Amino acid sequence: MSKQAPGVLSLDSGIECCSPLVAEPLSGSQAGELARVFKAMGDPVRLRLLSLIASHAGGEACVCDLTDVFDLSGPTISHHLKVLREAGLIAGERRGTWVYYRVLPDVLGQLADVLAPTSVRRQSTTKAKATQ
Amino acid sequence: MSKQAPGVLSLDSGIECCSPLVAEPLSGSQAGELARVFKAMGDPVRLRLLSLIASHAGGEACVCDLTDVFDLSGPTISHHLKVLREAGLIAGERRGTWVYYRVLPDVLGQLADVLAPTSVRRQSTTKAKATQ
DNA sequence: TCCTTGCTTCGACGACTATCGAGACAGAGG
DNA sequence: CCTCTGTCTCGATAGTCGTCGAAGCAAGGA
Repeated sequence: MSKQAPGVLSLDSGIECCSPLVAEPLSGSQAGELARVFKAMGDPVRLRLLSLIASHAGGEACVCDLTDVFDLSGPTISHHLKVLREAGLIAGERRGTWVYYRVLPDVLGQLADVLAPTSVRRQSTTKAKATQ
Repeated sequence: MSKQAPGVLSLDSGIECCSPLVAEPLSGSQAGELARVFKAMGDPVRLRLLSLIASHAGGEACVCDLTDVFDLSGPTISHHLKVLREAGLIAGERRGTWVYYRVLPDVLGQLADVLAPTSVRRQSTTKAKATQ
């Protein structure tokens, strides 16, 4: 149960495409929304979970695969998955005996755009090719 | 004092340009480095501070400007600035009576690239509007 | 020199978090 | 029906975090 809200990130609250951090001061609510997501990613275990899920073949991973990677109890992994779920980063679906998690589409891209809009990033990251 | 290390983020540990979260599982140390930065950004006050500094005219802001924005004590603002500093996101410099903070260059861009490499981002963001 | 202002450090306190073991729930298979 | 396996929830505990007031430094001006 809980809130596997659609687009939890903030699409609703106006962050989406045009509010890069560096262009203008974040509003209180924007900061609150974003902070919730970054806080969820502010743990090594959760970051690895996210990466494991995102990079897994087929775009989704079974909890059983994830548990083996860490020296942590099942409940702990389950807890971290719940945090990622409630932050709107992943979604889980039960199929038969196993539960599969996948990364929600676009969320990471939108976060990246808030940190540094695409155009800006192209020059600062790859300052050699002045495309675009 | 402290560790205003050069390139704290992780340039050293191999994250920099070619390890997007979604391409392959993060190593333990990569996750640790990244988590430190995301954890620093996982607080609304710190995100707004970061945004205020980044978007301020001249690329830097005096602490006195930042303090007025929040209903928080001076020591608390100072504490948050210290967290951002130790995460390698900002740097402070005293000039006369005032201390000015600025966002370290490229850090946000590199973070963005870890979340979603530039090329991928262009398409996923474009169709974000169609989703939901 | 002393005083004032700006910022940081220190010490403390309440709130939150990561982790665990025990137990509950959901399917699959006998 | 029962049992086994995979996952989640609950309750407890140790540790971390955000916040404050008090005190300390640093710089500029009487």
